[in-house]
Amino acid sequence: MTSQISRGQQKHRENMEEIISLILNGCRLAGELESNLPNIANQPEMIASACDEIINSFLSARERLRGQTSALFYPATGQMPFHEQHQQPQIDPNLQELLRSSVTQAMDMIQTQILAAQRNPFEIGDQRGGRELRTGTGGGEILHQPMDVSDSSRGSSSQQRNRRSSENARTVRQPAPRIGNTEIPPEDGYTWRKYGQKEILNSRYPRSYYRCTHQKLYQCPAKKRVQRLDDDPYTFEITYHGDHTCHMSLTAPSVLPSAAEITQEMSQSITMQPSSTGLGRWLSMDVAGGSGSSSSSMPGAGPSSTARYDHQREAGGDQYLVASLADAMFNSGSSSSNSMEFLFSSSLEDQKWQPEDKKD
DNA sequence: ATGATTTGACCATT
DNA sequence: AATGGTCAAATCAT
Repeated sequence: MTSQISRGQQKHRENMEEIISLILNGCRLAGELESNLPNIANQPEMIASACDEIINSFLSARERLRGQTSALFYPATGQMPFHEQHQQPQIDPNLQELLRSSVTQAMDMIQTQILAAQRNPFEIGDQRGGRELRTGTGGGEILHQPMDVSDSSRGSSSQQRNRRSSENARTVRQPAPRIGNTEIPPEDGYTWRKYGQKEILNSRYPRSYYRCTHQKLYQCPAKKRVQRLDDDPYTFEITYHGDHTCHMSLTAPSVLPSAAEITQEMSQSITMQPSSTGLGRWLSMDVAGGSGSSSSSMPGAGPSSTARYDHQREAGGDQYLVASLADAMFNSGSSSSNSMEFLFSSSLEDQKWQPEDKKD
């Protein structure tokens, strides 16, 4: 069959997709707030922010369902039941929403990772290309089975290099974006190009293979594998291989801090500002005073056409982080295209992941 | 037209 | 032989 969908349908579909995302987002936020309450009990501002997020998510969904797509954030009717009225007149409402989403996501990352770090070290540094074996319902534990790959001197076919080379392999987990396309792994600041997808034994979801977009131009060897967890499809397990060399020529650090590091720093900066609403602060700092950190505006030189991180860390850790996150999240948001399949098929949990019914 | 994604085939490793 | 990782042609998106 020709799977051609008319533009109108696609528009509508995308709109519904966003609405559903908003609703799911709200549900999830509520659940997370519940489970994270003990951790942030001493941070009323944070709790308030979380509440706002939940409310706003549902409000946005409702407004959109009623066709008021223009009222993205606070409805013009003034039905804003919470006290949060720090108006920031210079910020576009649309931008506000985007930023809110980013905050939400950031919070999610922080909280999820803080929680995870309490039980397990979050970042699993497996030096060899470890193979993860998961036991269906092990409670989300990964069993890394380091295997001896030291030989790597075998066929040496001209086509395929030894893929189990002992490059650095870092595995992290990240929550799926709840805004936009939840199929797409969260942005990590680099641009990736997908080069493969594979069904994995004993996994419900396929594994996706990405390489750095600049591999061709700059011989950047960085790769990543992305796998949705069986027992928590909202969490990605991402394994990075190789370091980026694509932006060596820039002022940017050659290697970004890992997601876990970023989150760690962020959580620190938040806990260190008990009263001054951590989340809101970084945003207003970054947006209102956006002159300082130019996150993605740069002359098109070298890999910069798509490379994004030219921040100078020394300028101010917080700004760096904010810019990174905002940038990353803007990106993931904009690249959403078709997540309906996931959203809908999540109810058909028994089946394996199928992007869409396959043409016969 | 160009670049990204999809997907079946190929290959290395176990 | 089974499995996972990569290639590359076809397809899609911009």
